[in-house]
Amino acid sequence: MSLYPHKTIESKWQKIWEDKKTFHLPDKIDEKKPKFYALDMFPYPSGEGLHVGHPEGYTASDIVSRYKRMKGFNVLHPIGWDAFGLPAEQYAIKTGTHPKLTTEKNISNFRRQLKSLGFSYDWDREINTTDPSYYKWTQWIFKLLFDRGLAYQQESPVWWCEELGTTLANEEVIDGYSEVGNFQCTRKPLKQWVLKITDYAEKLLNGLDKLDWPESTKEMQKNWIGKSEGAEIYFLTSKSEKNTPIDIFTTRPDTIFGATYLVLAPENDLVNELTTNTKKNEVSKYIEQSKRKSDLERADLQKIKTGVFTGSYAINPANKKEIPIWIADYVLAQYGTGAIMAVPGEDQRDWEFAKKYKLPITRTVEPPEDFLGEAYNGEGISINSDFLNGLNIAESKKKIVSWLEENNYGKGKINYKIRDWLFSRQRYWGEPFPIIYVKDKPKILPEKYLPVILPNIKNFKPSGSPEGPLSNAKDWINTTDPVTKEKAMRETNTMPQWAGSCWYFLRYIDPFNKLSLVDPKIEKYWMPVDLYIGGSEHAVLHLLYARFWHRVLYDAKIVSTPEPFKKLIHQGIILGEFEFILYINKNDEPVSLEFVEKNKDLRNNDQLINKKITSDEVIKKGDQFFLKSDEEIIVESRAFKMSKSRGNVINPDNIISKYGADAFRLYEMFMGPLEQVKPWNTRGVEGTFRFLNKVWRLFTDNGNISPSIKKLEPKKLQLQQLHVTINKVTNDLEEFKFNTAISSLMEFINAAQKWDYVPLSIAKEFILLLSPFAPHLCEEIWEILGSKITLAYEEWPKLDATLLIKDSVNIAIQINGKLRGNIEVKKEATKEDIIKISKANKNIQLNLKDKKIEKIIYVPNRILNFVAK
RNA sequence: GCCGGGAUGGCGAAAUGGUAGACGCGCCGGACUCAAAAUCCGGUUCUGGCAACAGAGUGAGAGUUCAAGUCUCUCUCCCGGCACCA
Repeated sequence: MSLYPHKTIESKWQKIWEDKKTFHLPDKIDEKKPKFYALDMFPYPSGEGLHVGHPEGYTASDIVSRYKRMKGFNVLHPIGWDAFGLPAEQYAIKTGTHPKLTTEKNISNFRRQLKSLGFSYDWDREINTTDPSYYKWTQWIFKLLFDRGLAYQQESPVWWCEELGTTLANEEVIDGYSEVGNFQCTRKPLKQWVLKITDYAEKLLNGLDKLDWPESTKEMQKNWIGKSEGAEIYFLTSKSEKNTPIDIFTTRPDTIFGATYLVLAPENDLVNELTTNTKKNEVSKYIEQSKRKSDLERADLQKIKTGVFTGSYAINPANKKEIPIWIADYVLAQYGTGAIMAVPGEDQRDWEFAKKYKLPITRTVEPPEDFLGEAYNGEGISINSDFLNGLNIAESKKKIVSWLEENNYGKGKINYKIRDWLFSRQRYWGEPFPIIYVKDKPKILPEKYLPVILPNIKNFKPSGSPEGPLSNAKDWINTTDPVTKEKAMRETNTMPQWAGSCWYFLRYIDPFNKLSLVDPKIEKYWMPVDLYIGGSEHAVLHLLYARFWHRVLYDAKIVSTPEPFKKLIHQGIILGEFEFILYINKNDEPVSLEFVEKNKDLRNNDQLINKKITSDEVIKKGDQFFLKSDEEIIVESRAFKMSKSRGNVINPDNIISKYGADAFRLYEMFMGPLEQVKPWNTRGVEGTFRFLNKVWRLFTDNGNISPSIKKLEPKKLQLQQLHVTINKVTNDLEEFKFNTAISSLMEFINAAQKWDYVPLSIAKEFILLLSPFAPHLCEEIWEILGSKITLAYEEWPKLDATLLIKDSVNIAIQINGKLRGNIEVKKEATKEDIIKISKANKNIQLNLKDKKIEKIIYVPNRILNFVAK
């Protein structure tokens, strides 16, 4: 029996969809119809091409889009390219190829691959962040931010990556190494563009509540914003010349009576003033030391706290006691005021520091009697705290804050962890800023001079300075102020890659608008995005930045919704195939997994070799796999992240050419829940491919309609089977449970295969149900079944709920909750009927022997449980 | 350390508190074939039994319930994130 001709079918329908613009959404749509905006996180077109992870989310959104069209929605389902970015530029540095060329080449490969998967994108809305007609509006939004006072320049220590030749935002640096490329970074004081995302901290935090997003992502954003409520308290210094008060921030103002010393971050501006002459040497030495420590070291050494006494004292405003002022790098300069009041009785860090330097410790909250720890930060009653004594924490806080405010010693304050967003990069391949410098003063260009076009250059090498490669483009840099005609210089930094992706979903709505970013009328119809699918690696960066920009656009009345993405789903990553790994030492002897750590033998530190073995060579005992030939040896069994170095990367092109896009799409959705991390298994694709072949054989015969399809009235059983499937597939699609939807389609085919014929009407409805998942095959069969071209806008099969009710039901009979038998009864059967029938059952009788029935529980259509002793 | 999510056959998984393992992969047996592939039919959680059936079983332990993979508590391990944020 031959396999179905997926290659011919798929290229035929891809061509028809393209030629007929099947999925093109016209500019004028019937706005009375409901809308559905299904958005994918647009890809960065890398040189590697798609990997199997990309199509996972894209297939899901495509299935939903196709389903919604059939449900009568106007569906906006666009795609584009996030094409500015580092890899193309680094490739340019290496080879001299202009990033524009690399980008174009990569895009056409990505486009080819996406088209080969049969996604129903409206290709006429394709956008590209590197296109001047696109980035004109990215610049325009920057201008908006600038005009609203949300973009400013600041000279401050920023992360500088020598290897990449650029600064990076805090969130792009992990433990002192760049997220891209993993290069070491250092802090450098530089003048940079910064966006005031902190002004929006509260709005961004509150906005999360209403979003239908994964809880984990909302939580991550909350933590990132890091709101904490407390107080700012001013401590007057004693024996200091100027007597500038020290501002500290605390979330526990109620513990002020236990503040036995103050600590300033080494970077705090007051350090100099506070250091007494005798302490100058020691202090400057300490500051030098902590400057030299990278953040990585500071984090590594987090348990061992160091510090130095300034020689000065402050007055605790609550008890008027004189307390010493210290400097320590466990206090962060960037958070709060860069200074704290230390309450060692209530804070573990302060406790450790106080112990080390023998500073006094006073408890201000009564710990429970059995408390054995050091600092106590639990609930309790205030002690040693004068007028706060006897109050609980919440009451104490309230009372002390009003006391501080009355006496001008401080005030209630809310602090956020989030810092302003470092927005400039010393790169070439990014959006130029619409900024010129006239007499060294930055000036924003008026709208009519946008876009500022990225000049063509030949030398992409980082200049090693904050100027960036654009500083080589002398003709471009030297310009005149178009308004005053004065001599001017252009900004040589460019925007970070996040810029273009902060608002691209708005441009899809109105991609060719020359007059505005988006026409408000159309924007109002389409926004917000109804379904946004993309990886969880963007949980804070992209998703927070995009929300920030959107919120600013909302405040500026450019867009109609405060939040851009109503529902968000993260597809789980697809790992490589499941592997069994045997570790072997240099004598070629197997080493059991229990002795292995990081490819080394824990017993003698020998380097070990990985050897892939097959499932035939292992045996499972308990929850571990052992070597069959030596059952003492535990074998590692797991799936690894796909990576070039591991050699377990699956290329979708190969899968598609062997099994077709439909089988590929179906498999990716059948693997398991969309959100879940799951290992790839090429055998699984064979399974979905087999299923599609079954469908093909059942419905067609040599490219014609199969003789087993008959224009006859369907039998009741056939209709029931169909409607069970309609019900399941529809419900599952509404809940994005693609895997179980596919199971029920398979169950239908398994049943239909056993029928003596398939009524044409049923065949057609089934094809419609399958079509969002396997669109090419279904279009072909739809045509063969004699219907007009394209089923993309056919009405989704309607459920007849009366057909879900079966004539007879299977009842499980339990005795004390244990299954003892099954009976089949008419659906009208009463509890009494069922009890009678079950009591007649041999096995039930046997199990009820010598027992007294105490209670009978009946769950209609499901279970009868005898409770007996 | 803190936050979030998990743990179910050889594997991916399914299961409104109500028959655990649907569907698929793999494997075993059979049919077709000169043979193989493809296809079709049957079986497949483990243990005992020819079978009927019985016992055990959803990471571990306790609890609630007529009934727990599902609810509650304690613990272990895995994945993701954050981490001196006062």
